[in-house]
Amino acid sequence: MAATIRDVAKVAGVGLGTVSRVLNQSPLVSAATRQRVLSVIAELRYNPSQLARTFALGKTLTVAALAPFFTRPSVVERLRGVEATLAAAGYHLVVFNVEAVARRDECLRDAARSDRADGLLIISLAPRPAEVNAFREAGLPVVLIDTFAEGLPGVSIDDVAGGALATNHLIALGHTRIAFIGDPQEDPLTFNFTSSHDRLLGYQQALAAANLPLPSAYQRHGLHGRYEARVLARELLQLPEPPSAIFAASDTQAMGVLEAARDLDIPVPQALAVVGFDDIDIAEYLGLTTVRQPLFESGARAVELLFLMLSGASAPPAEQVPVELVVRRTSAPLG
Amino acid sequence: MAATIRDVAKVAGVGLGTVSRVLNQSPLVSAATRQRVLSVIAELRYNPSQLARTFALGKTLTVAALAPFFTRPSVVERLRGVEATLAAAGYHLVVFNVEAVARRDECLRDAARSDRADGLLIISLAPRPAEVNAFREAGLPVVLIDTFAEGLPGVSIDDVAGGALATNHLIALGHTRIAFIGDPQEDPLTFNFTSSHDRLLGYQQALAAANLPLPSAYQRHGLHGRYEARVLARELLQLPEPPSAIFAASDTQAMGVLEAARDLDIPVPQALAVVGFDDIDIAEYLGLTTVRQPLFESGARAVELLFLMLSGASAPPAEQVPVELVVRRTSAPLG
DNA sequence: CGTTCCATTGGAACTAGTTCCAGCGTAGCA
DNA sequence: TGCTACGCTGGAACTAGTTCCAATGGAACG
Repeated sequence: MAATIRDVAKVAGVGLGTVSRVLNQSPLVSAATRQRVLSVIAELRYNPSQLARTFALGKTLTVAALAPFFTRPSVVERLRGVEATLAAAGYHLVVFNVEAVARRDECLRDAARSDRADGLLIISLAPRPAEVNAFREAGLPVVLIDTFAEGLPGVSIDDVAGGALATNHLIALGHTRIAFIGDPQEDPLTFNFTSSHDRLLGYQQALAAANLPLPSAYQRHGLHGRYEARVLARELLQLPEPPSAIFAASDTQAMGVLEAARDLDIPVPQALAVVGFDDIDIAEYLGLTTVRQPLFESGARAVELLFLMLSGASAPPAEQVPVELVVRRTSAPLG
Repeated sequence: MAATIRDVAKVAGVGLGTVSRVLNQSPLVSAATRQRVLSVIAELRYNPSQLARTFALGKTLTVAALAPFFTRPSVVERLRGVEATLAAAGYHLVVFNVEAVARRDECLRDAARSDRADGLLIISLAPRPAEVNAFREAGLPVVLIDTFAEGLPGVSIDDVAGGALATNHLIALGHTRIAFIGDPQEDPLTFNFTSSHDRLLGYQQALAAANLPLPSAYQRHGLHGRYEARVLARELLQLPEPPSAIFAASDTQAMGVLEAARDLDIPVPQALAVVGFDDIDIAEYLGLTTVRQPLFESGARAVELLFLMLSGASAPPAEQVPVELVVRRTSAPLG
């Protein structure tokens, strides 16, 4: 059996509290006593039970993060920011990968109920009002990343502006037939609050502002994935009057568009301009023009906000981080 | 203040043990009592403290996973397998992203000391004998993924055979000048046990078996990354007698090779064949010929082994999962 | 020498569950 | 009717820390 704090106290001939004080660097211990206790600790190879400690403290030093499809490069990069910031503060990160609606609901419910984490980060998933309420009642601090919910702090970008940024870039290049490919408009997993939706809005606003037509046939929606986007892009490119540019709501989907262009022997950017969103790692490799958002930083910042709440501050307001157009080889003036 | 099990017992007019029995589905409670307790639980909105439960049980229902650079697609895919299997069993996954030697050592030490996880998974990092010992002494079950260590169970592949598989494919296509690009031979992070090393071995064996020369200039090592591989590949391709084929120890590195070929206007596969390793998601997109290993399954299987150990079984032997050559568009008969 | 004060110390109480043993009541049986 | 057996129940003890209050002892000071 492993030694306990009581064993240490007995062997060192001191009280429980004294050992605890030594362990917690309390100044209320004389140097001599501290030395004696430390040597007994070494002698007994004592190491304090984290389990008991978290129990007594009522804190887990753990933060949970909920993400849909954590294999998506953008999500992974956000999680990296989260993990790095948590680790620096001695916190643990437990991750939940949500790939089905049932698990989404279950995870959110359990998170509110259980006390296995001191705080919760939710990535790209919007909690319902009832769920927000459950968090409040449970006193569980929550910070959102890449979504919104009434009354919850979060870190996100201005997706509307981002969508407009991409679209205006294409307009400035002389394109007039600009299509959009994004996530499904009705998604039970994300409760319909997708960044894709707002990016579509920005796209529509930019086109309207430029007095360009907005044919509904140019707006396609499909599951967030390369393959689905490839199918949608092929449909677009085989239209009687195909678009000369496609704005995809994510780099992953833009990759599908590039595949479709390859399938149909359509040269990019000569005959088709493609713009993505996120600037994931691979975008640079592919020479993809895209809208960059600070993924790592969004995770890091969200953790900072969470720490603020853990230290007793009331919920800070939702924050936005800036986006930026990165022009590469998949967009060029209309030839 | 949240209700405790004692509050429930008092209000329901039963004993502590009875409430606990109801919570744990013990059959030793009469239906009437169970009903009463359940209704009081609902009435008080009682939910049991996981913290206290964990403490009393001495189990955390949590597994820790250590991975170097968890942004690497292959690691993410393994983690997805890990998470899915853990979640199905009601376990939590806490991840540690190791990107520096200091953190590697710290994480391994802490993992052995702390009781914040019931088991540990180590991905692509070989623990030193002293560390293996610390795990044994701490009674912490450990399962390795993609590495080996004396006395620890693990899930891996036959990297030597995989390396030979890739190389023999190139030899069969008629190539005789075949180069290799892999991870550094001395890597403090992985304690020199890299899969890259064994893949190099397979490469060397295959070439030797075919009586082909093995110029050391054809074997290059650099940090695991696209950019580093691109630089190395460029060096190779600018050699007086450049290779006609390059085997990269990972798909990520193979991507760097493809970039280098593009930089130098060398057509793939006509003038240069490229073979990668892992078959990460993007490999198919790029048409990369590669050696596929079951990444998701390796994570899932490792968790199964860990559960076996948690249920009291002694450490099972290390296992190997099969690899398979996937021929795509980056390799062709020498023209 | 008595008093005050402060640094240091000891340990009971607390955190919220689980476990296990003793006890109780009733049913079954002789 | 008495005895046994068994289903159900109550609650003390336990998990291993932290916290806080009271106590102790010695120094400083009048």
